[in-house]
Amino acid sequence: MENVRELFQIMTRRFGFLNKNCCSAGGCDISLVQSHILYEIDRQHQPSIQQVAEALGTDITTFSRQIQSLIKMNLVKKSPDPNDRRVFVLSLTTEGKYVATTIDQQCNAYLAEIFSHMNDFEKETVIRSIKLLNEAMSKSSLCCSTPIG
Amino acid sequence: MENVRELFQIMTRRFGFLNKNCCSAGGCDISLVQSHILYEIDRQHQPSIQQVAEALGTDITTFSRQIQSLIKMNLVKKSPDPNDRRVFVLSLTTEGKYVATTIDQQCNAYLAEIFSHMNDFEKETVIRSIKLLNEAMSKSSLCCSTPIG
DNA sequence: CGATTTATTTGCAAAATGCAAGTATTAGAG
DNA sequence: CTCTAATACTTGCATTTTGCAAATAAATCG
Repeated sequence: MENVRELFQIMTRRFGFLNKNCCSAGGCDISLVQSHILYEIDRQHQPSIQQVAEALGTDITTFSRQIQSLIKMNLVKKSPDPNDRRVFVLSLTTEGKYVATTIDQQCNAYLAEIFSHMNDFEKETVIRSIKLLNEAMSKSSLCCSTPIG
Repeated sequence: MENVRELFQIMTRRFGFLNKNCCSAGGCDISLVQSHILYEIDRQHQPSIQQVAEALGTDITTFSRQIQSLIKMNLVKKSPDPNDRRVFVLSLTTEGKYVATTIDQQCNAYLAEIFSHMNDFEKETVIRSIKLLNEAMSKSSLCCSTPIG
C-alpha cells in the first residue's frame, strides 16, 4: 500500500504554489494569507470577524489586525451588526471584490490548464473524488478542523 | 459548471488543519513549517539546503535560519558535501527521524479515518485521482511550482 | 590566474504571531 | 431588575518569522 499522505502532501503543496502565484490583481499585490481572507469573506454571507478567523484557523487577535490592514488597503469593509453590537460584519469593497474575483479567475484558469492534461472522463472522476473527499473530511471533524492549540 | 477552485481550496485547507494537528511526537512540539521541513528532508536523499528550500518554496535565507533552529533542537544534521565544499547536506538525526515517522503515522491514521467514511471503490478512485492530479500538475510546471517573487 | 556563478550565512528592518489584559455588549442567574 | 459570567473584539507587548541586501566561501569558466 502506497503512502497516502505523500500524495496529499505533494498535491496540497503544489496547490499552495498555484495560490501563491495568483496573489495579484491589477497592480494590487497581496499576501497569501490576505488572499485566503478575501476568499473566505467572499464565500460567506456577511460573516463576523470571529467566523472568518475560525474558518481559517487563525488566532483572533492576529486576525483582527489582518482585517485592519485590509481595511486600510480599502479591500474590506467592517460594519456593526445591528442585532448584536459586539459583532462586526465583514464584506468586500468594490475594489476587494474585484481583487477576489480576479484571483479566483486566475486560479480557475490555472486549474483548467492542469485539467487540460486529462481527458474528460479523468477530469470528471477527479472532481467527483475531491467532492467525496470533502464530504468525508467534514464527517471526520476530529482531524480536519482548526487545531485546538 | 461548479467552481473547481472552491473544491480545492476547502480540501487543502482541511488537509492543512490535519497537518497542523499532527505537529507533535513524544512531547516534542514543532511548528507546521518545521514539520514540512522534516518531511522533505526525510523524503529526499541527502538533500542540500538549497534543494529543500526550493522544494518548499521558502526563501533561502529564511530557510537557513529554520535549519539552524532544527539543528539546535537536535532534529536535523548538517554535513559538508565532500564533492562540493560550498554545499551542506541535510539529514535527520535519530530523534528527528523518530519525530518525522511519528508525524507521518499520525497523518496516515487521520487519513485512514477519513477514508473509513467511503467504500473501497470510492477510496481507490480518490487515491487514483490524486495521483492523476499530481501527474497533471507536474506537467503544468507553469503554475504549480515555487513562485518567482 | 581573474572574473563570474553558486551555496550558504548574517545584518537589519518589517511583518506576523499569540498571550495577557482591556473595553464593550449581551445573556443568564437569582 | 441587577449582578455576574460569557462573548466579540481590540490593544500592549514580546517573540518569531520573513526577506532583501550584502558578506563569505568555494567552484567554474575563460
